[in-house]
Amino acid sequence: MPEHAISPTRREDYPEWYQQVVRAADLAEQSPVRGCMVIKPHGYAIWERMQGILDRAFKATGHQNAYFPLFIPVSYLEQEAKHVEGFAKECAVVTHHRLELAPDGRLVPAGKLEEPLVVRPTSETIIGAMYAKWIQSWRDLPVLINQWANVVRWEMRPRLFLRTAEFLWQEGHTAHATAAEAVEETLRILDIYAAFAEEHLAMPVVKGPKPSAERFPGAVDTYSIEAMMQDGRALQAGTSHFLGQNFARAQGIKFADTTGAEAFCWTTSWGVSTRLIGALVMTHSDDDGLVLPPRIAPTQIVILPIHRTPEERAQVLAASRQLEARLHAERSADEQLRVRIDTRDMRGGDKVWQHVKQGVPLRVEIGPRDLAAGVVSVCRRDRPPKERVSLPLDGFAAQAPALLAEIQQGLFERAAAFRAARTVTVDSQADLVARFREDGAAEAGQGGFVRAHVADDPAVAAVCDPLKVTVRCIPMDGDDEPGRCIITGQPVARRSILARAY
RNA sequence: CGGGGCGUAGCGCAGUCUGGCUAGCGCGCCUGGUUUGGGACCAGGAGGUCGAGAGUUCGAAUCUCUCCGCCCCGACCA
Repeated sequence: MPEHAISPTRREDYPEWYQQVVRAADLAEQSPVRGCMVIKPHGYAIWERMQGILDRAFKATGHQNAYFPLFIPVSYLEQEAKHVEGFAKECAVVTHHRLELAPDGRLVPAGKLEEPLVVRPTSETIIGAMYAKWIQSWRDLPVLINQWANVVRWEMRPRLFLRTAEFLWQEGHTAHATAAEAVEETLRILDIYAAFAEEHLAMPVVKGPKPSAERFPGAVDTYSIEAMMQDGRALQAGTSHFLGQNFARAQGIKFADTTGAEAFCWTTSWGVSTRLIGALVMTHSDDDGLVLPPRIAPTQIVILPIHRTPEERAQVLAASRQLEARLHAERSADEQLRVRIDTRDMRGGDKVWQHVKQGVPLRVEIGPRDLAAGVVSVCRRDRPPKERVSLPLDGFAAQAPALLAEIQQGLFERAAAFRAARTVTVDSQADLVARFREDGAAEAGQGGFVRAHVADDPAVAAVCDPLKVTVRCIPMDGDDEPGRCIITGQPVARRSILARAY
């Protein structure tokens, strides 16, 4: 038997390891259409967990869900100059609406559309057009709407979950009477994203505004949460944009204020996508497959009955069901425990490894010997796969929430320690260059996050581009030590995070 | 879109340079048996238009051309 369930290991070939984990965990696979993916039940179950948690957070802050169309008239996209520039080249365009059977048996597009339709790459334009109709008075504000949808961006280099032509996401779009209120909304959502990443995904993130070059097309300010993957690269895990009045002006989103004067709204937009699943994989998984933090895991505890004879089977299954019922009565992080008994008729070893590869946080084995001793055998996914401890059956259910919480906490701490070990503060251009010169991203101590004073200036990109490094964001919760840009010498208020990114 | 690598059974591969029996191997799958606290063993079996198309040839997985897809690196991005 190989030493690990996943081959190659992270160290041997990180990108290939990622793909193998996705496959071994049965999360998704390639579709016949280039760049698209089939999200399989286990992958989709994780997405549903994410949806449920975020949706509650959005509703709790006054947002409502709605749905806007997939197709956007090309003319809508033309309204905001920078937005056009940013998205035009990656749009999928529908030009026909009918297929006809040709003599050779092929179906050919027939009815040409008057105006081509863009498959939404994001919905600012179509939603803005509706807001322009809906909003008339200050009494109509704020408008706080979210939609769960799919979007299409015709990417050149797709990668399962991380960058696909079609992906699922939520996009929030809000309109406000004042700039301050819109900025507050932008930051409120950023906080929701950061809390979600850290508390549920056990994924430490850095949050902060992006430099102008990294801004969303048409935004005044873009804020992001940035996570570090196990190869030291950064991954943007969520964004929240303060759009100022740019879209409002372009689309005529106006209202009469309390004095009766006409004013443009201040708008925001924000989103997270199925990319978070990729982030989850690359944050916690190991050379045996996926590792899921308990709070996001669709199944937190799997009970594995072990038996040979029909009598043993009956006995063990009864005990399993009883344990399941007791576990269901327990709560962890304000939710009922998610437990499954795996009674499938297959070899025990195969079954165990399947759950290892799928990242189930706790495996509980119950066999005749356990029953006789009044214990269960418990394996934790954050420990080596063969490590097992016997715990008294009686107290186990009551103990389970604490065990899950401990795993959750441990995963967060491990990720935070990893990030800390690969984050360095740098105070000269030479040190920055030295840090990224070698392409040793997988090597310990290389790559990672660099904290440095840099100005929002094209000269910075000139130095970073050859290193394949970008300024990820300017952390908001770090220290506010002012300094001078290590490249241009301009004074800057605090350090930024620089890294190679996905 | 540029550079590199690769497409042979569900997965991983050999065979391709040097064209020639019925296209192989490991894992997986199905059946039967022996097993059973661990990704087992024995026996039997199913499964492939060798990425697609065209060409050269008596004969193509193998040679030529075109196309498609995947992966890595670059430009672009959530």
